[in-house]
Amino acid sequence: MEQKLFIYNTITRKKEEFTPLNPPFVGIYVCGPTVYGEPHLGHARPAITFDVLYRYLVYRGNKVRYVRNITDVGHLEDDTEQGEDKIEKKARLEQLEPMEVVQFYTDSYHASMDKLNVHKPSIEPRASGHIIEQLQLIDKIYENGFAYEVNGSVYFDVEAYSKKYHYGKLSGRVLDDLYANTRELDGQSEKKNSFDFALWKKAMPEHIMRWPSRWSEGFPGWHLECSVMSTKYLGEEFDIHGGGMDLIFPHHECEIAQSIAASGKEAVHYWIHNNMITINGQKMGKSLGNFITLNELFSGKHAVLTKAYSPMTVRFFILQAHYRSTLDFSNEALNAAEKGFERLIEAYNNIDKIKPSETSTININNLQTKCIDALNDDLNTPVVIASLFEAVKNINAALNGSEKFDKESIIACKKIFNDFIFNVLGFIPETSSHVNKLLSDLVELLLNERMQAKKRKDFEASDHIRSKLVSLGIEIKDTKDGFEWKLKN
RNA sequence: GGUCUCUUGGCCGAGUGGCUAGGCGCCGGUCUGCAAAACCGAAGACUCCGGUUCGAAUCCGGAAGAGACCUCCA
Repeated sequence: MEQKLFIYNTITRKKEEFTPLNPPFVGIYVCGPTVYGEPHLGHARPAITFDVLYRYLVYRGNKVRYVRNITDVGHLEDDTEQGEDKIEKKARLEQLEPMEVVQFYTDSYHASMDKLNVHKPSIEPRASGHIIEQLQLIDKIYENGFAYEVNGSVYFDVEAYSKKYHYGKLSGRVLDDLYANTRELDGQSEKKNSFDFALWKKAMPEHIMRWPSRWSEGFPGWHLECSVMSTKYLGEEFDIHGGGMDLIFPHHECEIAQSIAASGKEAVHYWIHNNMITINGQKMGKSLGNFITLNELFSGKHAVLTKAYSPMTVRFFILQAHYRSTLDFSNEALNAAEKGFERLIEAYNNIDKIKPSETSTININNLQTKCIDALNDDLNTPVVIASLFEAVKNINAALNGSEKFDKESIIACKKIFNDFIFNVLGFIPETSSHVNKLLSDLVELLLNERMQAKKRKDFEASDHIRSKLVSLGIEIKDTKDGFEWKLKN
């Protein structure tokens, strides 16, 4: 595995060769969910994208520490005094303790991630568990002169920072434009400039989530937790920081500013951002209310869904697009993914049925090279999948006898499929719904009756059995010497 | 309004200055008592207008359309 891995670094806007700071170790930090709502299709994208990156790095022999946080502190809706903590709002709505809400949605997120076969991160830190560290970081930034205190709240002084450093380097934002463009906010802001951001907010009396500090009883600002938790577990400098593109500004921009303001060092070497999932060409998002939760997707219970889609279908759907492109949701696209995934797995299962020949008409090593090249080119999973489908053709051709595999090729093919489909892309074969013995015996009984009917050319009876079974959701395949069947999911 | 991105066949989606992406669908075929399933095969594309080039869907400029960020958001 000598080939170089190139990934697109948002901060340089170029594909760059990936070189870990301390090979073979690699540190990755990915922004996880804010757990105040059901995980939706949008959450699946970064989870799966970075899961594949993690898996591929491991495949390449790296030792990866993967940190993905849970944001459970809740942040201000906006910077005005009327701003309301999201988690608190939800808690009041549902008459629950904030941490009860957090727990519920964290569990839900974990359950969905497990279904999608997303690896658990090595560390999953919570913002609420790192208040002390966040306060320490505020102190450092304050001591270094890049923060100011007003009425018990502490704000990051972007103007002071930008005199010494470049604020906006990640998002391409220009401070002068920010002066001109920031929205007018209601009320008297405590901030010197509208683009300053909160490091610590004094809690209003009704604010439930609060912690004591030298500044006030309050809670940390939104960008702080990631700066703190990433450096705590990965070091002051680490390899990769990932997340959705919508986090580039202000979230990640502010993280950079905080790290540099505190330590003078740029913490992150490679910034990687996945694009959004759209629905009817529009971003799927909480605020637009056009999102589909993962549970709805898995169960088919949502107005826009014509049916349920399995977790692996969703995973396949996501990986069939490049992570930096927008991906448009539609039933048609999901159905295509479902069919395609089935075909891929079917071919994998059929590799064992190939009868080895003396010689091989297939060069299977090309396949591995293609897959690796594609992944090395900024994690191009759609090309990996396309390459695997070329192999699917070869496998089917071998079963028909129009191509030949020798013994080594069969073994190699199986290994490549294993490596890429399961280990790197992270699919798991989905065993069709659990079938118990009784059901199985009953179906076979009926199908045997049908076979008898066919033998005596009583097609009326055989077709009757078939149509009844099909209408019950049983898929029947007639074969040369009998039948096969399975439950339609 | 500012910054940025995108526009590929019926749908979803890769990609490269000249060489088939791939999946699904549709059509045709094999199989079948008929179907279904499976497999095979074919058709079909690069928003528009200029420019650079021997040659551009791919590079440059312009137009139109769409989207993202600028506010919590994966």
